[in-house]
Amino acid sequence: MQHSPFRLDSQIVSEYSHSISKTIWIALNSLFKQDKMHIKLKDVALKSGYSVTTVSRALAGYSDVNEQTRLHIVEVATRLGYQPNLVARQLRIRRTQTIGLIIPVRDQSFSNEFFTQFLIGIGDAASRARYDLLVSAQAPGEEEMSAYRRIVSGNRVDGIILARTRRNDPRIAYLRAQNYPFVAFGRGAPGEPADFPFIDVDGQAGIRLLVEHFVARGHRHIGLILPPEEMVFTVYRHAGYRDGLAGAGVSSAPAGNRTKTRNAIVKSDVRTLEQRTCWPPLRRAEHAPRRLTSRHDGLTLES
Amino acid sequence: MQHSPFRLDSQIVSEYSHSISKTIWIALNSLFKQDKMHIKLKDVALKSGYSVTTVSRALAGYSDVNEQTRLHIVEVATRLGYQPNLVARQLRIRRTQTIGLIIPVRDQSFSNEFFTQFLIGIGDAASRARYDLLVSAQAPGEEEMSAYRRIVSGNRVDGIILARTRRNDPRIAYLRAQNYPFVAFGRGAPGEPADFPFIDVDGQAGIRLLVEHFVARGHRHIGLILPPEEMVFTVYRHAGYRDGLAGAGVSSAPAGNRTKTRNAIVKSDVRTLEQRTCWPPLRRAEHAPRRLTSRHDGLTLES
DNA sequence: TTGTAAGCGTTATCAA
DNA sequence: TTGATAACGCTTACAA
Repeated sequence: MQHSPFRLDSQIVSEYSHSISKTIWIALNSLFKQDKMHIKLKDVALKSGYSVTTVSRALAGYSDVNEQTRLHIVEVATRLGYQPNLVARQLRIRRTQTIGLIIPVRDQSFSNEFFTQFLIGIGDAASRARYDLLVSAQAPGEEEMSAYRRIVSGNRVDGIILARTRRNDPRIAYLRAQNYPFVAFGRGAPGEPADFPFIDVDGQAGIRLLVEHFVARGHRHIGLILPPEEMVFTVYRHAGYRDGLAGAGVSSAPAGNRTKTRNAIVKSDVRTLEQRTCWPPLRRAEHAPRRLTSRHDGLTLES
Repeated sequence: MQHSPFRLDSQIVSEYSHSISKTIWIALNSLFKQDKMHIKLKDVALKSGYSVTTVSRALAGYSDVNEQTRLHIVEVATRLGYQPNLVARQLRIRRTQTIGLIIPVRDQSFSNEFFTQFLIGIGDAASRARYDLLVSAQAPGEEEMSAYRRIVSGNRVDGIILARTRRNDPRIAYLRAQNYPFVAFGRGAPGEPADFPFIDVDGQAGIRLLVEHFVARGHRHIGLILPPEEMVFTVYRHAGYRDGLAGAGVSSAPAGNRTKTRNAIVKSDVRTLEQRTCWPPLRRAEHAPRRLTSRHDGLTLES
């Protein structure tokens, strides 16, 4: 390894980012005090000569307001630069139009590209429905649970997305006990109750296919690198691995004999996307399953 | 390249994640309706026999409430599992205790590890102060601007963090026009006004050091891979590159002759972290600069 | 078609 | 040390 003062390692990046973000937070903190004067419904009402009620309904596009009136009110509102105070609206309609996502963090990192994409995907779907995303990144443990508690009981979000189910997941237990709307990405561990809303891919079948692929090419020593067994998908992947080996009459490789199959693992998930499981069952049209076909030298999703 | 049905590429990961997240959103959407019955201040007041006012103050830890009373109220509140409705509080105190972070997305990805770490870092600092993070990932453009507008004018956040300043940045122009609290990570482009709050590293010095390092080792053809010039830090890095070459009496490499220096670039930022710039100036103690020293074969930050 | 008034769950003011 | 009462800015019965 070349000794260079410029070499990069992930710890450096981590400390760098943390240092920067900490400084930014401090700087931002000192700016909060400002009291922003905002145009409110009342102001529009005063300027336009109508009541707050009418203005509210005109802007909301209700049909029971005169077209002339509506145009006038809209004109005044845009001229004044009116924007509704969402917090007030939230309080009134008892919906926050926000969903919570608490990303499980390991080793100061999301550990892979997945959560990045996941975040973008969820954010995208949400913002189409004018929903916002409340994000928190927490390592599994007490801090994480209190993040859940705060968000849930503080009524900050309408629902929560829970990623990477764990064995005897305390988060699921909590959300169920609170009867709080949530959807998990990942099913329950074998033997545990599975009657909560979730989406999952069939990682067991995926890994089995993968092992069969290697076996078909003549390999007999096939290793598998797995994340901690605490995570449920690990259990299923492991099972798929044993399925594949057993089916081929091959015994498990000794512990020391490992192949790095990380990429293939994710890819195998993709391969089995079609066999996606969820509960409660969604109508097929709703969750828009995609067919998988071979294209180029990889698999591609088709709608 | 080996043709395997299990090969992974980033487009697959992207479509995979999007498919999953879309399904999750749909599933979650169908659960929103539920009306969660929550314990409120009034309930605690009724059970404890005190008024809403007193309960509120007891729970907030005000000094003007009898110790006996406080203990009793706290006891009742915890027994009932009371948690304040944060939205109501937000409306009343006119603070959302939330900060906004709109991550600029390119090519369906954050493009590097940085934003991941950044997100964790900010989230960490924020949650210590009981702040939450409203995150949106948007590609530069109109959608991005409307995300800013919605968040800003809807009063959803107390302040915004703006990452990766661009030349003639419309986001900065907007936030300044609205007089909205924000801090940028990245300074203004050369020649542009720089009187907005920002934090930045000295990328120009960093790249210069890097070039000098190569030159000292006898290299004469040194290339530099740069992100689009639209981003301000690119401009400074480019300048640092020219500085380094000019100082060594070496002319720029022809366009075709490139070395991949991505990692080194980030590392050079770390190296110059100490020369961090910001405006308005923070007191030294506040932004807790860290000294850089050589450790192992890389640079490490020390507090 | 429009307006009055109540209320969402807090915190803050002021009087008791 | 406590409690009425009035906001915060919006939506929505209900009445006019």
